[in-house]
Amino acid sequence: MNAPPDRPRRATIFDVAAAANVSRGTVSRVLNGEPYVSEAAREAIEAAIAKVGYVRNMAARNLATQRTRAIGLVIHEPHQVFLEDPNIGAILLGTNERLSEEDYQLVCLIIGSDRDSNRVAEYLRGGFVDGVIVVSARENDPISNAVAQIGLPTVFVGHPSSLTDINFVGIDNRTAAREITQRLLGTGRQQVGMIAAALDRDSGAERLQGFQDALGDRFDPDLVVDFPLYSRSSGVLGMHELLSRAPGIDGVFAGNDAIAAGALDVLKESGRSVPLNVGIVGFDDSDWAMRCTPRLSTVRQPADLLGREAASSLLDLINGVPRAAHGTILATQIMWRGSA
Amino acid sequence: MNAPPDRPRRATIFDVAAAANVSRGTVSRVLNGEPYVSEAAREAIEAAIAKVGYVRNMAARNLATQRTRAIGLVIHEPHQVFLEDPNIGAILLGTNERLSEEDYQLVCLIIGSDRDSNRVAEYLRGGFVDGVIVVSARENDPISNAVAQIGLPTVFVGHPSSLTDINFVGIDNRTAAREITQRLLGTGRQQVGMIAAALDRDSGAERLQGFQDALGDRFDPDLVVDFPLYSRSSGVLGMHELLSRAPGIDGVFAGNDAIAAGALDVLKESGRSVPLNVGIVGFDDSDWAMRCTPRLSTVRQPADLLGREAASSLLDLINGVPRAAHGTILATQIMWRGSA
DNA sequence: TCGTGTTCTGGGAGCGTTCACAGAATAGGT
DNA sequence: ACCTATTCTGTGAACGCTCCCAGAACACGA
Repeated sequence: MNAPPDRPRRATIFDVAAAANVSRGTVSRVLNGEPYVSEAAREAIEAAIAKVGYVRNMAARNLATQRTRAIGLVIHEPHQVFLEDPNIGAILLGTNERLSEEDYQLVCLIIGSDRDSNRVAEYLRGGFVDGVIVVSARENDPISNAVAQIGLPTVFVGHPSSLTDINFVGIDNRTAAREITQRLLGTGRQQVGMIAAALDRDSGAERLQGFQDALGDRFDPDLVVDFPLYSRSSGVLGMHELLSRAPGIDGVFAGNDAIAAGALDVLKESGRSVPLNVGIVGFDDSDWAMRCTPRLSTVRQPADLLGREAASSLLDLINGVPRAAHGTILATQIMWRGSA
Repeated sequence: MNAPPDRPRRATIFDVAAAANVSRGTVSRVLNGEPYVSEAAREAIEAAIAKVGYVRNMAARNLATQRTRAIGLVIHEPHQVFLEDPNIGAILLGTNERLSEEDYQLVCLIIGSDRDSNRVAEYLRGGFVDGVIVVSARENDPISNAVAQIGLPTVFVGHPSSLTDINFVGIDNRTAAREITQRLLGTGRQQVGMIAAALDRDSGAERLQGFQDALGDRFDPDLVVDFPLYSRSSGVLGMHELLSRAPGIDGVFAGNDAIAAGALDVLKESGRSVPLNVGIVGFDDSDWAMRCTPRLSTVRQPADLLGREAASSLLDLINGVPRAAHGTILATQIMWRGSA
């Protein structure tokens, strides 16, 4: 009885060198596309690689070079929202696309629990990646702080205000919120409220500020409710609450489109017409916006570009390319549709 | 002028050993929780670790141990669907949760282009992970074939029929599709069609088969349309097409909920009432289902469990734990609601 | 006191690369 | 013919860890 033939030892650079009758050094040079290799040697080595079925062992390479050509993308989201938030997906794809162009591998690290949080920090410290992108960080988020301390090149998508002197890309939530609220006011609404969410994140807090900016003296804290999550159910609960506080409300700024969708349903159920009796605007321009009746007026946020830009910044950071600013703000766009 | 103080050399196991006045061997034993270390040594080492700020270099560890305690999750989805498909997210979270329990790190690898495909294959070959989970593979998908050839322990979520002798977890799409179609027929529908999608995937093809099984003799190929993507717009286009082919159609089985939602909107626009004039059923029990009016009858697929189960199988595979079957089928559940 | 386990420790060898340096071969100019 | 650049090649020394073996230290009973 034989022992099971333990996975056969993988070919190493030595095997290639032997098969091609050259030294490891030369093989390494070919592998890395360096100059100063004769045509004959190159061909022999390429043939040998194919023959012995060689593939680089990355762990060894990483150890020797001290870099991995991989980037970590840390996503910290509670279950529910991860599934609902279209921005995360778009950011992810944008990042992946940009990194792909430079032949960097994107590695997504999902944090669902505190345990994950520690393991991810460990992973990042462990030298598996050359840099990190952190999305949707909360204020005083342990992982953000950990990441900031690891000393790896890091870019945040969004700007947790508890961290200073970091690299980030984002949008100007405050200005965008102010503008769309002003526009809503421009339709002649008299009593305008907000269903805010995620005030522990920069996006949440800034949108509320923008709302307040737009209202100025007319701002009434009683017409603001807030919830932890950007979710449809926050919209449902929030709208009920607002209606009970102010039955005559005729304008609502929702923290995002999912919230707006929930609020919209409640308004309809209550017999109010949108946009006739109540105007409502959202944020994100996610697919919720087009799925509602009437379609949602909202702020379009260039999520895929955020991802691309984050990747570009990070690559510059890693390669020591100097950058003027360490923060990048991308433009948003108001999508004015039928809901207000 | 000094050169910029190149990131200071990280502490190694040697530094710890020196600081604690022991040898590397002993430090390594403490690091790995091995027995045969005196209490005094352990304490000294732990203090030294804290003092010099040591963290393990994983690349070195991987090289020495030939394992990484990381698992790759390969997601191959066209842009749009990645964002819409809730199953992917749920599978991802389920997998992450299970791996987290065993202190394995999940690494998501997104494939958007052929270039990505090659890079990911390279990454997997490079020894970055101990095993792979492949989701939503297409038939004759290059990445699936590549993965199958790499020789890494692999589990597929879903079962591409072009690959034999693989490990997989999945649901019985065919039976589930047959059952929900039968139920739809049970409401007395006379002319039932299907908007199929993704026939190049096991899920797509099997759902169509199940539909056909249910109809038996009454199956009419003219009442089936198919699209490449599981998306709302497939539903819109498909429903238009079906209506033009058979204005009297009174039942529709949609390949998934997003399709059903699109179809539903078209039916309503055309002045038909659901479920009065036309009954419609979907698949997946995604959040689309509850968002529609009326709510969608659909098949609930335990996506998070699929993820967990895939992770468990893979861990067993890696650890050489024998398994009875190499395929696992999880149960689905019909969610009967108002749409039929 | 001596043996005989048992617990603990140190250090050599190896994992598969890259890097730097030295030396060989070749080419090109006097 | 010789000298000098230039191109090419081989090799030892890292990189930071684990594994394993040999041996030291200790405990305990005869």
